[in-house]
Amino acid sequence: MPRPTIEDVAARAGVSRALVSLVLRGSPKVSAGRRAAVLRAAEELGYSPHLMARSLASRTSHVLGVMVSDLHNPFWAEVVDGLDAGARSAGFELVINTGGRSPARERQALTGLLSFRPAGVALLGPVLPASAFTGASAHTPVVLVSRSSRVSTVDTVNDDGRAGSAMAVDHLVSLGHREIAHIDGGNGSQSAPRRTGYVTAMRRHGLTPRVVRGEYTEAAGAAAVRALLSPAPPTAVLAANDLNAVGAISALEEAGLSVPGDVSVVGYDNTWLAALRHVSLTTIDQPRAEMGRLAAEALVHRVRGERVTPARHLLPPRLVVRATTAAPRAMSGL
Amino acid sequence: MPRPTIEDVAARAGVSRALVSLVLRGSPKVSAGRRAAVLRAAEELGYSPHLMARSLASRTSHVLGVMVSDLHNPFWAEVVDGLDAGARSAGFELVINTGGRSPARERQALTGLLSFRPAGVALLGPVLPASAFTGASAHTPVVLVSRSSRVSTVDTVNDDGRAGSAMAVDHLVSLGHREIAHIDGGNGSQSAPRRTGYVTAMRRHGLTPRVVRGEYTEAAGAAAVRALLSPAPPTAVLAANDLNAVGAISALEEAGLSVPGDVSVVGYDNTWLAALRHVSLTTIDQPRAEMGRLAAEALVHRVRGERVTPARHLLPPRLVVRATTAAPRAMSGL
DNA sequence: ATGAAAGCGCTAACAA
DNA sequence: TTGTTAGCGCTTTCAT
Repeated sequence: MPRPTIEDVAARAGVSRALVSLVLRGSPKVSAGRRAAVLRAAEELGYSPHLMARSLASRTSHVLGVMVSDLHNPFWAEVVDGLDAGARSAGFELVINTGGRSPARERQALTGLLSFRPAGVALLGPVLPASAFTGASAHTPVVLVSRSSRVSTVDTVNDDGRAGSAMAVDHLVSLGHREIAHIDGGNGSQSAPRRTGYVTAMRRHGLTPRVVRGEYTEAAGAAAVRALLSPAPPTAVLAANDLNAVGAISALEEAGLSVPGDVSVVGYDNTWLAALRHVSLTTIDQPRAEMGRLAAEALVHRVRGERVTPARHLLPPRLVVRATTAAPRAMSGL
Repeated sequence: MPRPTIEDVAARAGVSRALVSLVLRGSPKVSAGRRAAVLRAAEELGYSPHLMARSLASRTSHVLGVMVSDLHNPFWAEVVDGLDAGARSAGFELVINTGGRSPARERQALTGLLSFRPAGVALLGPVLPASAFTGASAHTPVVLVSRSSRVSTVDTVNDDGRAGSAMAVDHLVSLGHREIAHIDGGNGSQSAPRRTGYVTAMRRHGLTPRVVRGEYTEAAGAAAVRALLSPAPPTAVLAANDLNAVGAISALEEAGLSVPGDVSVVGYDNTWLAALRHVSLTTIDQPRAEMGRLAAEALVHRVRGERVTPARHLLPPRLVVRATTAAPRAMSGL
């Protein structure tokens, strides 16, 4: 048994399709009697409008497509919260897709999203090549979160990764560390600026950078630490993100090194994982909900044609000191 | 500039709309020459079909709607992985929505999903009243994950929560515990069977159940522990889920109690959070990916009309012993 | 205030 | 093998 259509409602209420349409969209130019009849008929039939037929006919859409690169990383859940709030308050609805941190899968996800002809698309931490979304941005507003772009039809929302890494380095240096290693995010989104920020800050302090390639996962954090163990472990590690940091901590402890006693560890993101009292990770906070909200806003502005120049949000990160950083052993013994 | 339509492609390739449609859907009854021309035109225009116009015309859908109750709980990300794999291999695509653990929001999410007229809908850990989805299930196949239902038009995929809780209790009892408390999941999905399993197992061992109301969050775990501290803390706690367990552990440690030295803690779900070496939580494993796969399969079977009887998957949970459980202090002193 | 008619992008008979 | 025609469920002029 197919779902009831507007035609069914019209028939039951004894009016025309057009009238039902008006009532459903709250037009004031409908008599109270007819309005009541239509609403009752709709109610009785359990009618709910076919959103896509509607947007096909009206040539408009109130759907924002969201591609999440990695549903497992709590960071994105928190960004989605902000996006959801922003979209909702502007009368838009979210449709989410996931990319599994693979360019090919992300491409599919984006195509899938676009096939709904959404009003706009947000790509959260995409790793796909820029060409994949610049084309789309000609027809549909696109906003990138945690990834930069110079394409003028694409908006971006990022934290200042260079500044964030520098804050972490400065914090560690001020504690007395001089051997500070960095596990990077490989070809993950935003890993380049964070790496640059780290290297620059190290040089500024007259220290030698030591970067080991990683990924935004726990396993990569653990693997990277094993690589760092020889010839001699650093006294501090700036991880790619919180997840990565937790993996690094585990591997350090497995190797018989205590955190922060022997090695200090700093994460990045400040997700709930870092805040777990049991983890208490010193980390760099990104304003996650705010980033989501700004992404929604950027899209909505483009949709409404209120802006044609690219939005380039670069938000200031913030150091959050918790329990995984301390003065190096040699220093504390002084 | 609007996106190109099938009409644009047809014009550019010098053929009719219908022919383009045939080519795009891989019909064999098209000459090689025309096919090439059409594909080239589509390529040049960057054309991608309007999925909703397609499903409107064909009266079919290859979209599965997914309502995730809580995007922050890693459990669901792992279920979605399975769902995605299952859907993909059957030629379906996922559209995800989130409910924020609130009945009202979930209702909106479900309505939003249904307005796309998906082939089927999966509700992951819904807390909304059954009436909200029984109506929908008359028109659209519905599968519930981590929530039971007796409605014959609704399929369900659950782990055996009673058995899972019993396993946890048995494990703790075998270690020598007698004062075992349970933090429940409040009105969260599946909290009832887990609680029943706990109470039944406790009675079977001649022990007195002690249940404190909770929720599937870290904060609730911490709050529940504070309530458990007086008059005297138990020697073991079965938490509502992994997230909850981690909160409980933090609160215990804050109160000066060590885990598992003073108090043993068992989680539920076996998400990556529990597996983090830094957490090493003893927990009850649910086959998350498998549950997602089964949910997708249930939907696909209904869509294809291959089954009209309700699917009732009840999967066996499994005890995973890690580092948060040990014999109680009094025993180990013997 | 209400209805008739056209059309959104596409598929599915049916013709040719 | 290809084109023509009639919708799918809805909105939107344009009349009335």
